[in-house]
Parts: sequence; C-alpha cells; structure tokens
Amino acid sequence: MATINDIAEKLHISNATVSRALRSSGYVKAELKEKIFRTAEELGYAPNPLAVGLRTRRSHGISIVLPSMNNPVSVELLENLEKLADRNGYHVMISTTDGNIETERKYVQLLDAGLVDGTVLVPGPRRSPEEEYLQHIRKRNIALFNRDLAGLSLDVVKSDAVQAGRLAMEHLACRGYRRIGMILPPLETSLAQERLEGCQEGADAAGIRLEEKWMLRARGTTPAAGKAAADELLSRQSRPDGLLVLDNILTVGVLQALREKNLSLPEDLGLVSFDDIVNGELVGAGITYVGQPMPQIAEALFSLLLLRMEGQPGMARQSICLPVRLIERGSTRRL
Amino acid sequence: MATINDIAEKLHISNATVSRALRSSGYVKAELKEKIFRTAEELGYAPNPLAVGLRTRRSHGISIVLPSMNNPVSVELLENLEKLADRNGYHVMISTTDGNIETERKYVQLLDAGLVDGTVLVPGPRRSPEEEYLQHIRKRNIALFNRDLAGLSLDVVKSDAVQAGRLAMEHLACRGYRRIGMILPPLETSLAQERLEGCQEGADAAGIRLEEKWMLRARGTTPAAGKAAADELLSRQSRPDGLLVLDNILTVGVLQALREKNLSLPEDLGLVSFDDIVNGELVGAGITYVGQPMPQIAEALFSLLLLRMEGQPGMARQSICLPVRLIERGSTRRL
DNA sequence: CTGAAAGCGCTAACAA
DNA sequence: TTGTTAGCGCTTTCAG
Repeated sequence: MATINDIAEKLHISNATVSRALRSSGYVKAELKEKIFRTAEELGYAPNPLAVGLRTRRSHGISIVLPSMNNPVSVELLENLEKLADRNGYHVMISTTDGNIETERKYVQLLDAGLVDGTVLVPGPRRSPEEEYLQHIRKRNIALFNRDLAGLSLDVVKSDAVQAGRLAMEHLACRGYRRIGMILPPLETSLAQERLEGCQEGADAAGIRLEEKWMLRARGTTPAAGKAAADELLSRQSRPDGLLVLDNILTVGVLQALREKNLSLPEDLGLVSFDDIVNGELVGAGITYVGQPMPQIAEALFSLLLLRMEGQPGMARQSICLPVRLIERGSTRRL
Repeated sequence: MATINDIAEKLHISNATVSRALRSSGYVKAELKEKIFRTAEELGYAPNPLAVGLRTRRSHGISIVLPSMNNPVSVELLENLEKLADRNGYHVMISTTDGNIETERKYVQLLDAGLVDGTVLVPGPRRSPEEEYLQHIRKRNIALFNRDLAGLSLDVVKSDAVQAGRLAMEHLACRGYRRIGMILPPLETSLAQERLEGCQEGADAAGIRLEEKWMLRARGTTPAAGKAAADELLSRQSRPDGLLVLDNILTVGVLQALREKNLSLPEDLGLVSFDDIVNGELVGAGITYVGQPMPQIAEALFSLLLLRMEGQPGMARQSICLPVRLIERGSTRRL
C-alpha cells in the first residue's frame, strides 16, 4: 500500500504537509492540496489505521461483547449497533463469551489495549463478586445492556423489565386467566429477577396469588431446559391455565413441549413470552409477548458510547430505562 | 497502559530483551525471563495490538463482510466463524453491506489497509462487471461463501446448490406431487441460479414438467416479497400442489400468505424451503427444507483463510463444495 | 504556509 | 545472552 511518504516523495514535499492536506488540518495552499489529493488517488493511498491509531490513541472501533448470538434480541442489538457504528465512522468487533467470564475479560480488555475505543457489553452471569474484573478496566467507555452491575459506574441502557413483568401478568389477568404458571430462567441476572419482580407486582395488583408449585426454574437458558421445565409442569394433575415464560429461548422449548403433548394455544393454555421468538407470528396462532424497543436501545447505547469516546470526559454515569410493549397475538384468548 | 519500556526501565534492561522474553523468541536467561514476567504481571502489562500490528504487518483479525444478518444462515455462519477465530487467536470484525457494493468495497479494503489479515466475504449482487472492485484488492486473503465470482481467483466455499435443487424436487416428486410451483428470489446470485438449475434437473429426472406460469419471481429477498409472490400464485384458479421456495426469507412470507388464506401444510399444499427458517419445527407441522452444513462451511472458510494468512504464499486457489441434506418435517406429506 | 524532528509501542537485524 | 539501532506509518509540536 502507498503511504503518505510515497506521496511526499513523489511531490518533493514533506510528509507532514501531506498529512495536513489529507486530513484538512492546519494550513496548506489550495493548489498544493489538490495536487496531493490527486497523487493520493493515483497511488491508491489509504491511511494505515494501525499507524493512525498508534499515534492518535483512537482506533475508531467499538466492540460488542455478549454471551451468545442464539437469541434474536442479541442479533437485533448487533444489527442496529453495526448500522449506527458504520454511520458514524466506526467499525465493529464482535465477540461471544459463551458466559465464560475469562473470555469476557479478555475481550473487554482490548479497550485498554487500544484496539477499540468503546465497548457494548452484555455481561454473563457472575458467580461471585470476586470475579468482577470490570473494576480493573481503566478505560470506562463501556455501556451495559440490560444488566445492572452494582457499584461499577458504567453506563447502562435497559428496558423496563419490571414493567414487562407487570404488563405480562396484567394481560393474563384481564384475559381471565387466574391459575398462573411461570417458567423461569436461572435467576443469575438482574434482568430475570426484575421480570419476576414485575410479575409479582402485577399479580398483587390483580389480586392473583402466585402458586409456588407452578413456578418452575429451568436449568439453563436453552430450549431443552425450557422444554424439560414445561414437561414437568404440564404433566401435573393440577395445571395452570396461563403461562408466563420469562425468557424467549425457554419459550421455544415450552412450545416444543406443548406440541408434543398436543396442547394448543390459547385453547388449552394461555401463554405470554418475554421477548419474541423468531417467526413467532407463524407459530400456532402467534405468540403474544412483551417486547423491547431494540432500535432505541441500540441508539441509546451507541450515543452514550459516542459521548464517552468523543465528548467531554468526566461525564456522569448514565442509566437509561426504556419502556416495553406487550404485543398481543394469538397465544392468549381474546376478550 | 504499561508498555514494554516501562518494564525495561523498571528492571534496568533494554526493551528488546523484554520483548524477546515476553514473546519467547530468541534467547533470554530463565531467571531474567521470570523477573520480566513478574513485573509484566505487576504492571498489568498487555501488548499494544496496534503497535504490534504496525510493526509485524499482522493484525490477528479477520473480518466478515455480508449483506445482512436477517438470515439465520448468516447468523450461523457468524457464530461458527467467531468461535473458530477466537480459538485460533483472531478477533473478528463484522460489517453488513445491505447489498451496497460501495460499503462492501470500503470494508474489504480494510484488508489492504492492514486492519485485518483476512476476510470472509458474502458478496452482494453485482449489477455490472465494471463494479467489480475485488480485482483491485491486493491482499488476496479472501474467502467467498456461496457465491462464485468468475475469474477472480479467490477461495470459495459453497454448499452444493444444484444438489439442493435436485433433492428438493426429488422429494416432492416421490411424495407424489406433480404440479410443482416455485417462488424464486431475484436470480442475481449464482446461488439462486444453481438452485434453480438443480430443480430443473430433478424435474427432468422425475419426468415432471415445470410450468412457467407456476414459477414466480419475487421482487426482492424479503418476507414481504415472498408473501406477494405467494399471494399471486395462490389466488390463481389453477394451482400447484407442491411448492418450492428457493430462499428461506421468502419462505417466511409464503407462510404468512398461506396462513392468511387458511391453507395448511401439507393438506392443501406441499412445501419445501431452501434453508430452514428459525423455529421452523414449530411452524405448523414443521417445515421441510434443504439445509447447508454451516459448521463445516465455516470450518472450511476459516481453514482456507488461515492457510492464506499463515501458510505458504502462492497456494493455488481452492474451491470447496459441500453436500446439502434434506430434512423432512411436516410440510410435505408422508409416504 | 511548509518542513524538520520526535515519538506512539513494538520487533528485528545486527553488534557486542 | 543482552543491547543498540532503526523503523513500521502517521501526527504533532515547533521553527522557519
């Protein structure tokens, strides 16, 4: 590749002048400037991002670090962030951690290493506070999605998980469901806990008593785990008439279970999923769900990052919470 | 961040020695080496990838450039590649082009700029040969997925699209379907063309005549386009009894159309999709499809790239074609 | 308005 | 076995 030195040499000028011209920083005579641009074109010049980055300490890259991409929500996040990044002159690095905190740390550290200028992080579950490596990351250009990590002073953008729980429960309640069952993910994340909290609030408000025996905790966040939980719940003699599934990946498994047992929605059971499943409108009569505003979430995450990367330093930590919406489809009965 | 110079200074040795020790290249006394590692640890040293890259011309990054992520096949590709990359010490940059060739060029050029060492490219449609920028890319560490770009001498990994067509058609034929309809994507890519070719072969072999009137070209590769095409096809007085949908995104739209028209699979129509749709097993009686071996494809793509990036130069261009499989679910009738 | 020079952090000849 | 030196490509004072 041609370098600015090649251009300088060819034009018998100094590389400093070339640099100034190409970046329109500092003075350089219009005439010369044009000549420089022409030869740059001729030689097929493109700046070396590594050199620029080394010198300026800005890489114009962001990274997205998340547990996995097997969730449509993650993919949507990714898609939206990528578009925003591109539009703002940033490229994006992506890394999946599979819930492994060591991997997570490895990639978040690339921030300090200078490979990227900012990071959108969806933290995996923490087993103990000691594992928390984030406090040792110097560069604080990190925005978290949907997880609150206490006392870390990082920007957070989340959707209102408590509201989501309330909405879902209210919906079941006002559709006449009274015996409510729940399939829960492992409650390791604040997200899951808040959803549950919201459900409880909603139940209280509607005068519904949630039976412990109908609240099943899945062993993991996989379709298989969801199916296992649903299998158990649905093989009981006494069954709920409405079901809340607090994680869309679990929902997939629950639907498999229902299909095997020849139960249909909403005839045999009402169901509300937290987050949509892909093609949810095509499954049975359509899956009713509480959905997050992913484009807005991505926008908020990126703006915060951008402020940290390009704005004033010392900006106070921000926490943004966006409202969710219940999308009614056919898995709950109509009024 | 601490640098090797900080370590060198603290230990009153030269940075070269530190470098050698840390990278275990060249000689350095075991004792000293250990001391170096200890202080590196103490100081929280991490190498600056930009500096390393600038010096060595190796970034240890690959990029994945594709039209979009709204296809589960793309996402699977991404997931698999990311795992392979991580396992081999590479990080991955992702960019979606939205079919825009300028964007595509911009990101592929990062190869020459040195930001990444290799690129997996899913080219968008080309309107004319003049737009073909790829010949001007100097660094040939590019592996294409499922698109053959003639005369470019780039590695290609594809699944056998012709076989896919044959399999799908044979399946319909041997299930007794005779009046075969097809929903086609715009035939801008070799992939679509080869699938169609395979269908024709399969039809010939089975003694089925494909009626032009039942072959509809969708205007785009979106669910909406698929729905529109299906709407038109299915509102005819004379209808096919078996339907081949040559693109899974179109399949989603076709299924919407069927649902609106209250047609069910396989009672009213047999359907085979090219590539699965997400949660395809949950839609109706399940969607029968011809699927690509994405993990193997990703592996092949990454190995080729790795050979180019780390192996001997001058390796001849490779073209790998992997077999597809038909997965029978419920959208075609059983024997 | 332009150039000389220093240096970002690291590696790699070469010398000692 | 270690150090010296040069330089990857670029930006940025500082002088002129």
